[in-house]
Amino acid sequence: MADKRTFYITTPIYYPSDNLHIGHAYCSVAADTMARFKKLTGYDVYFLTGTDEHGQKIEQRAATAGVTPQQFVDKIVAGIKDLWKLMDVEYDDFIRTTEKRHEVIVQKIFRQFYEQGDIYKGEYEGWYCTPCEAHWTQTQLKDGKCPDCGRPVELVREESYFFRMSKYADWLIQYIEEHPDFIQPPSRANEMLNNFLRPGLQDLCVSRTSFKWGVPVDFDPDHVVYVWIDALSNYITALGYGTENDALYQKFWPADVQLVGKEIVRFHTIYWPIMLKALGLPLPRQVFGHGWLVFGGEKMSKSKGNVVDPVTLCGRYSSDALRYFLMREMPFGSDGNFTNEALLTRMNADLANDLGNLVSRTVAMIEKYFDGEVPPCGDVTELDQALRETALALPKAVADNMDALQFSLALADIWKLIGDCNRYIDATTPWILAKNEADKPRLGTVLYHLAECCRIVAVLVGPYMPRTPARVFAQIGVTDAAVQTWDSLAAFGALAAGSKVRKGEALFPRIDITAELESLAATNPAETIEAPAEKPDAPAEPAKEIIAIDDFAKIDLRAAKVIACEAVKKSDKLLQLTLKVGDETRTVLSGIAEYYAPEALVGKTVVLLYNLAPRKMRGIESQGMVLAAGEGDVVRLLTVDGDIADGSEIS
RNA sequence: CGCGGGGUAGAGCAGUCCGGUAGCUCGUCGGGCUCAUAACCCGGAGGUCGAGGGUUCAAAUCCCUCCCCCGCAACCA
Repeated sequence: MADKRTFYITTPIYYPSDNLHIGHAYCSVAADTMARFKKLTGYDVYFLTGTDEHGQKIEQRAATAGVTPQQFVDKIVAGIKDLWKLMDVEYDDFIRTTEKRHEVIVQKIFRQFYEQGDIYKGEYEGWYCTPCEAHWTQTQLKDGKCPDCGRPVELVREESYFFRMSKYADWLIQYIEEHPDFIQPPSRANEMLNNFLRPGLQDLCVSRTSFKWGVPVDFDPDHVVYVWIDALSNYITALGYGTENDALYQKFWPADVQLVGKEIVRFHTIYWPIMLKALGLPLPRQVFGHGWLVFGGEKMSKSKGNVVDPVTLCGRYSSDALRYFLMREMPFGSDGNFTNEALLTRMNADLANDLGNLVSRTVAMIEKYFDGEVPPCGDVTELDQALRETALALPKAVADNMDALQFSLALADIWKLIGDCNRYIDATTPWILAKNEADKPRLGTVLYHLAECCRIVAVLVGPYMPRTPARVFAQIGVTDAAVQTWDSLAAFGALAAGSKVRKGEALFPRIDITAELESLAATNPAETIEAPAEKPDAPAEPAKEIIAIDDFAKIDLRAAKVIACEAVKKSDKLLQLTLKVGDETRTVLSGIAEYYAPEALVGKTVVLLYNLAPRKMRGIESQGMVLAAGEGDVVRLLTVDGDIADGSEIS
């Protein structure tokens, strides 16, 4: 099998500063699905994922949590691996940038760049907003002030190494123009050319001295390698590039497709190709920038409190159902809206009603009319022939769409056959054939076609829903591994007559959507408007459970009087409230600007979560959180009925 | 005039490159069927294709102008 075609696919390496949400899962599920599909169709596949564990943010997070950075990431990474296990994401390797195998090669690469003149020592000069803890370039400043908070910024200098990106810009422009498939979807290529490459590529700062949590520059120990050279090189260090044992690298590089989120397309289509060029290595065949899952039209983010937790969803439904939804609902290149309702609707319509019920009725009829044995196939009518043709054309259609990373269309193709089967049942009316002994051979032929189509669908659906094929095979009596393969789809009729069917439990039980939505809403705390204090090492958000009075006692609620209120600059949603709480004054930010005019709040007595950890937003520290009730477009602050002294405890 | 994406039935989307009966899924209404997971099958209603102008025998599609939403703008799937 030495000449088996290879296929190398990667996800980004995720940043373990927090638990992952459904958006990360989306990308990994796509990569896993693709990897499984290529394996099914005979490729020698290598699927890499991992984590990018260095940097200032993790250093800070760890310090806040009172652990070492390594301890911090170890914990998050364990959670990530659990998540992939839960979602049947089966990678061949999981690389962590803190691993020795990675770090030594990063140092080697860095040194090589330096020695060949691609990296030079210079001085990073930029603007820094202390309250926001953010670096800004000259062009980003608004009227010379911080674009986020509008406050003055200070000029900072730091000795840094720079990568001479400018040297390779012309080459890259030409490469992108000559390889239209390199950046997908094509609109992303235009974006890169217009925004970054044609205006002139700036040299990239590739080292830092302001933090320590990174790969040390071995010839200049004050510096650590700054993100890009460290992170991007994972795709080759994981294969053993630059080591004695680089068999995997030789076998699999260049990658066939590298999946990335649209926000990091730039790094993967500009810096990464240039790094590879400087190393004298071939470029990946394709970088695909997929869209984002947005929730109710808004970008998902921890601070908006609208993250969707895949662990919760997998717990309530099957990972297969969730995977199906992710791959089916939206075209891979564009943003998609994630809503619980859409998820449940898909599960009922496509999985329960169409697929599940098809298998169910097929098996039920074989049990009822043929004692549970798949009947032999007799003469083939036009109706049968049409169904066969659909089934036989399917593998190629699916493969074509998969090669274009059109998961959604590939699934639509498969569901076309499922729909045809359900119509076929109506057209052939097996329950009428069953009434007449003379029609028994015809009835057998019909049911054989249905069972065979169930088999075909089961094979095709495997990459998207890894657990489903075995369940279908068990019901329609397929035990022979040879009829569970891609090749077995080349001809119609691989299913052996006489197979013993067995009706099991419903493949995908129907869900009462109304009831389920209510239950989910209770689980997923209604978008608390305020950003909750982040607890990096907290486990995935659990369902709300019954608590004891002691638990409630941990919450310190106070009546507070609004003595001033103004809109926060550069923010559409935040109001800055100044609250009087007894003899104390507090500043609290609240995301209610869309619902309240600032002046309308002054004088009101509101309910303050008093012992919430402070949290900085837009450069301003919010010392607590005001409570509000809200759903959709209506949000109302909680106030106190009648007069009460501010500072009063609420219990 | 920074860059990109988008605005098509109640909802979510396809169609736009290459002009020719406006399509899919969900919902809704009516009918059919009884093998099946209240499922499945058939049919109907529902659209001034964001607005205005232009080209054309013909425009969702091509050209011009404008409005609105979202993202990016050198941290972030």
